[in-house]
Order: sequence, then C-alpha cells, then structure tokens
Amino acid sequence: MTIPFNHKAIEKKWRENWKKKPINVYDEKKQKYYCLDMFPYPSSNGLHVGHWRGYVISDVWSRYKLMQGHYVIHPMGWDAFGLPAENYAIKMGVHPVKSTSENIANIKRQINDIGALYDWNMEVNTSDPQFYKWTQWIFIQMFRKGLAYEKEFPINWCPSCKTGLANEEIVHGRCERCGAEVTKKNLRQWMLKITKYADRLLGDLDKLDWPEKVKKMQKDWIGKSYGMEIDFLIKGKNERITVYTTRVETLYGVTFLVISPEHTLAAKLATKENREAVEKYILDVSMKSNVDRLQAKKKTGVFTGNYAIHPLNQKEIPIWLSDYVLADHGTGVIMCVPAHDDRDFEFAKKFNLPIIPVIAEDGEKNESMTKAYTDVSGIMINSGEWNGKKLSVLKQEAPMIIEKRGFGRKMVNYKLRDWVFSRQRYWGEPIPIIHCPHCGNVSVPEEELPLILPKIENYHPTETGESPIANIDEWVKCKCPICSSEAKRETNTMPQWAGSSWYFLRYVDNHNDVEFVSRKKVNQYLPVDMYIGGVEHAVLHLLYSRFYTKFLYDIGVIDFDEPFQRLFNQGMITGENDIKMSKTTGNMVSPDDLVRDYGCDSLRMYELFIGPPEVDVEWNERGIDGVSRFIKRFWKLAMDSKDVNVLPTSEMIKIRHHLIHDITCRMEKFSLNTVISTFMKYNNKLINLSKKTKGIDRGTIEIFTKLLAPFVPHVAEEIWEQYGNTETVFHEKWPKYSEEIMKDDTVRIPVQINGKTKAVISIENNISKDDALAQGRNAIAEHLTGNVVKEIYVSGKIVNFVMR
RNA sequence: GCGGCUAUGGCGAAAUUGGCAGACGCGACGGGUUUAGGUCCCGUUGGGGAACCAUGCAGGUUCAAAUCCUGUUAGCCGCACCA
Repeated sequence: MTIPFNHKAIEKKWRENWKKKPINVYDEKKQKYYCLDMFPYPSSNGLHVGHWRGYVISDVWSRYKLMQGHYVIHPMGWDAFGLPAENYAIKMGVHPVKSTSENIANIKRQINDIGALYDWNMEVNTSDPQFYKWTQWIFIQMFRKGLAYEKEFPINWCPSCKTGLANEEIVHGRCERCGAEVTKKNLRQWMLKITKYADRLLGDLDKLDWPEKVKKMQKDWIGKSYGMEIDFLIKGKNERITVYTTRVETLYGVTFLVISPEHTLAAKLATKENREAVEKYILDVSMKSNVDRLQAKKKTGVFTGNYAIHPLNQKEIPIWLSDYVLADHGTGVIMCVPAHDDRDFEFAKKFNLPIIPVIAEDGEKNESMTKAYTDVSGIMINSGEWNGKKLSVLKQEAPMIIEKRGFGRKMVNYKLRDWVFSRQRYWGEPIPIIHCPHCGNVSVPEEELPLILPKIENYHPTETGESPIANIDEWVKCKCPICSSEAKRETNTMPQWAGSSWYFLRYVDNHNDVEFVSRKKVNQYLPVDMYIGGVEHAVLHLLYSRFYTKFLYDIGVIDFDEPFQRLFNQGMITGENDIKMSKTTGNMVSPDDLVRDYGCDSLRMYELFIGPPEVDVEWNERGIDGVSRFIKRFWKLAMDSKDVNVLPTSEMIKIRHHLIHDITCRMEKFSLNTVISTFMKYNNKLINLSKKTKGIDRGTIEIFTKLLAPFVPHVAEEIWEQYGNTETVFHEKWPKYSEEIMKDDTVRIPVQINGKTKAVISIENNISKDDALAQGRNAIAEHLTGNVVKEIYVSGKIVNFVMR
C-alpha cells in the first residue's frame, strides 16, 4: 500500500517539529559558516517570486553547509529606516511606524512559507532604537576620528524626494529611488570621508571571492588614476595655475588650458574686457541640471582673457572656462591637447584654437587632422628635445624629467567622492550632534544614546532643505554637553544605508546593550562566508559596508577588515517581456498562491530549476508541474520500496556513488538548476530499475533523501522518518563518494573519421593505444575506404582517423 | 562614446571546460489505465527521403570548436566629459 502524498500535512508537521526542536544549534565543536541574505526593506506589501528565489538559494546553501558539519549563522532582519519605507508610508497615508511594522509582519509570514532555516532569535530591525543606538554610536566614533565632518557646498538634490543624495544614489543624472531629475542645492551637509579609504577599498578587492563584474564596478567607481600636477605661470602675474593630467608626454601639444566654471579661480582670472561674459557663463552653468549637463553634446565655453606660459617652450597659452571640466576632480583645471583628446579636439574646433599633433603613428608629420589621434603608441613629433622618442618610452621618462625641472609632481586621483551622509527627511536615525554657539559641533554623550527619533504627526518632507524634525522646538533646543549653554540639535537624519552598512555584525549579538557587538562573538562568527543578493547594490551598500568594516577594524573593535568573503549575485526574475516585477507595472507574481497549490517544496525546487541561479529569467509557471511530478514520483518510489527489503546489488552501489558525485560536484559549482536535473535523471533510472527488482534498497533511498534534503526539507524529513529514523535528516553527514567504487572497467568512447562520429565502442579502461585503434578500426571498417593519414587516440576520450 | 555580459530545438535550458550537441523539464503528438475529465503509466519529439546539415552571422586555428582567436550583428547591463 502506498502512503499518499499530502504536502500540506507534511509541511505543517515539520514546521512544528523544527520549532520545537531546532536543527541548527550552536555547538563549539563545529566550524561556523555565516550565510547571509541581503535583508529586505519593508516598503511594499509583500515579496514576489524573485525575492523568494534569493532566499531559497541561500537556504539551500545553508542547509548544505549544515549537513557538511557546520554551525550555520543564517539570520534575517529588516532594513526598515530610509527613503523606500518612508515614501511607501507617504503614498499610503499612514505613519511609517505603522506601515513599517505591518509590512514586516506580512513579509515575515511569506518568508516563513519558505521553510527556511532562519534563526529568528537573531532578528534585527534598523529602525529599532536598540539597534540604531549603535548606528549613532558608530557615527560618533567617526566624528571623533574626523571622518564625519560638516560642509556647505552644492550637493545633489532630489526635488521630488526633497532631500540631498550621495553620488552613488544618482543614476544617469536622476534619483535612484524616484527617477526625478537631480538638481544642485547649496546645503550644509554631513559628510563621511570615505575617500580616505579609497586605496584600501580598491586594493582589498583582490582578497575577495566576488563576481568579477562587481569588483570591476567598484574599481571603476573608485576610479584611481596616476598622473601629474603641472604648474603653469600666468602671464603678467606672479601666480601659477596647476593642472592635473595623465598624459604628460603630450605636454608640447598643449594649446590652451580650461578651468572649471565652479573653480574658485574662475571668476578671478577674467580680464576687465572679459569679466561680463565670464560671469554670465558661470551663472548659466549653475542653472543647468545634471541631466542637461550630461546630455549637452555641444561644447560651450568662454575665454578669460588671460594667458598661461608653457613651461617648456614659453609659448602663451590662452586660458578658457568650460563646463566639461569638473571642479572636483584633479585640480579643476586641465591642459588641453586637442590633437590627442576627443573632447579637447571638439573644443578647439568650435573655438578655433590651434591643434598641434605631437604623436604620429609613423613619426611623420600629418598636419590636417579630422579627429584626435588617441592611440597610445607612436613616435613623438613637434616636441623639441623629445622628438623621435617612442611614446611608450617617453611616458616613463617624462614624469622624471618634469619633476627634476621642478614644475610638476606625480599625483594620484580618484573619482570617488566623500559620502553625502545627511538626509532632510524624517524616517531615519537622527544624527547625534549638537551645535553649540561656543563649542561648535559636539557629539551627543554616548550614555544618552539612543537619541530617539521624535514621534511626530507631520513627517512629510519640507521644501526648505530642513528635515521635518527641525520644526519641533522642544526637541531641537538642548544644552551643550560641554559648556551647558543653549544649543541646538542637528535635525538631519542618516541615509537609508547607515543601518545596512553594519547590520550583519549585529545579528550575532543583537541583544547586547553595552556594546554594538561583543568583540568575542563578532570575531568568532564573522566575516560573512557567503553573501547572497541582487547586483543592484554593487557600488552602494557593498561599498559602504566595506568602508564601515574597515573603519571599525581601524578603531580596534573588530579583527577583520572585509565583511563579505564570498558574494553571489542571483539573477532577477522578471515578468512577461522581461519587465521588472513591481507594484507599479502590476506584474508582480506572489508566491502565496503557488505555495498553497503546489506546496513549499515544489515551489522551492521550481524556483531553482527555472534557470541558472545567476542568470535573469522571465517568470513562467510552465515547468512547475515537472518538479511537482518529480517529488511525487520519488515519494512513491520511496514508499513502495520501504518494506520490500531489497538488497543492494553492486550495480546499485555504483549508481549511489555516481549520484553522490554528480550532485556534490554540481553543488560545489553552485549549479543548482542542474543539481535538480540530475536528481530527476537518477530518479528515472531508479524507477526503471525498481520495475525489475520490485523496489530499491533502503541505503540508496536514504542517500537520495539526504542529498535532496536541502532542496525539499519537509518531504525529505518525512521520508527519513518513514524509514524509521528518529533524528532529523539534517543531522546526517552529507554523503561521500568513493572514486574506487565508481570506477568502471570499460568506457564507451566515440570513433570518428575527421571528427565526425561513426560509431561508439566499449573498450577496457587500461587498453593500449594500438588496441584501442584496432577496435576502433574494426567498428568502422566499412567507412575506412580512403587513405588514413593520421590516427588519434586520447585515452578514455576518443578515437579519430584522419582520412584524405 | 568607453567597458562588460549574453546569443544553442516550439519553450526553460544541458554539455565533465577543446572530444558523441540538445541531458533534465515544459509543451506537442500517439498509446494505455479510467464510465468520462483530471491524475498516473508507456512511447515519439532539432531539420532532412538519405548521405548529411545544424549552437546569431563571416572567417581562422585544430585530428577535433557551442567552447579558443579575428571581424561582425543584435540584445541586456555598467560608466558617462574623471583630463
């Protein structure tokens, strides 16, 4: 009699059992393994099948590690502060405190449907005062070390979200969250000196087992360049102007300098005759939005009326202003070599400036240029004493020559900017700083933390560039902790990324109220061994977390300086026609109905079977019947075989070991979709065999069940118990295979003529080349009619005859 | 504009990393069980009568190429005046 398969009853039973008796508990004898998910922000009304997939991937991996004998740290929490959560609350017209907790409850229910291993005792919520107390504490440590500082300058401003943004939050000149065009606004801001860590953030990427793509994105974002600063004297004045360049070898080709309109020297450099035009240009540029400035294809500019003196040939070089030069990179001034730079070329053409080629491919002069020659090879021309040198040689020598002559020095530059850290919004951690008229900026005393976000009714963002909490007098007014005079609190809040920059540390000691995390625990359980999430955080959260970790390492509170050893980016699940799933497009597929109809185990398996875990896939439900059938078929095989007591044949034992081998290899490659194909293949094989033998031996079924357990934990537990086991299957060791047992005496190899297969033969493993060729020849004798010029045998692989 | 990734049946995809292309699944077709439908079970399923032809397209290297090289097209992603 076959025991019928009832996924609902099985799931319910095992959820309760695991709750009563957790299967993943701390054991000092076990090695730790920290498998982390990117935690969700509770901004919408639920998860879709794409989020679910990421959590299934991490759960399968966690359970696999558990069975390999690790104590697995697999926590979950809520990225509850910040713009996404607040914008959702505003849209729904509820207070973020309320919407956040409601959303968390709903998402938690959905996550529980995964049947995952999460240890909810470790749960964190970034908007919980007991958590953000320590987010504030870290800020104070940065403030003390001079890494958090205040500055007023034109920052990126989202007019829709009504807040300043970090560079990382701007995509194509638009707000990363809402898509509005970002403008500039002069605001007093809190900044974090992430640039101090630029070099380490770059260099330490080499230590990480991360996708190359993400490493490259971070590398490009940090944007280190090696160049020189070169001084030019200004004609008629006893002043110099300094440019930054990475192409010093083209120095003789300089025909003009361009200074950024935002540069402090820009207005000063204008001569009397040019003052009006220069001031107008500076004003015009300041009115342009980021998007305008990016999309402006045509070069604009204005002549200052002043000239610089070329340091090598003393020629007069006109100094121009143009917005294609950025004020905050290098020195904000560039030397222009129109013959060898596309942008300079375009500018020179537009304003009729001279173009002097200094590199020629063949060393010949070619005066009529239609575009810049930007190749990095060639021979120098028009370059005085440098004429005839190879470009590659001069590139090495020029910096030394210039340094010796004293008008330039080697310099390194980065694209990375300091992190604009304050937001003019309500739903975030208050920045724990007090502005005292006598003492300046003073941090809130640590014993007063957490500095609680005041509960207010009108939390909507203001137009003024001030946070809504600036309106609460009783909160803003305070005493200076140093001199006790009347002072004011900082009213800006921290960005959404503040909590997520360190939350993974807090999980392992989430109730600690004397330290942000105990030193013992954090060093015992971290760094994270495997971090799973989408690629969208490549330069946001992942860069910020690395910065925080390095800072905490530097102040001596943790012993590691990289947070995430291995990173895995799961592919996105899109809706029909590859459109991103979202509430607004109305194409969200919720896992809820599928869990109800097919069961959690089937959906888990299907979400993995749909495609390689790292590749984006368009959602469809066509294949879910396939995995559902597979589970039922294996269930039936196991139940039918249970009381038959079939003895394992040597053939069966060999199959077992091949199964273990094939599954384990694919697990190690993280090829979860083909792990499932392999299960299906072997299931078919066993079902066919069982027709002859009237069942499958217990050992084989048990091994199959163990291998299957990380994927379909509920069904696996039930089968395991049906087989008379009283302990959870997850306390079993991941099965091992033996190469010795797997070995076959014979191997089937193709026999080819000119690379085309004509037959397949079975040959003995250790056969000699001559014997193999002889057997091959026999097998395809009728095709061997021509002149065989070459015979190839690759042991265990192939026989090939080359015929003319 | 610069850089990266991808391209394989009707569909999702495999291919031990240069060695039998299309595993596994969906769908479709045929058959069986069932009063019937569903479930379930068993076949067939890249094209072509065949030799053969097929991994976006065109070349190349090799005894042998989906895999390596060169060029090219399309799609996606990242950066976007960073000097």
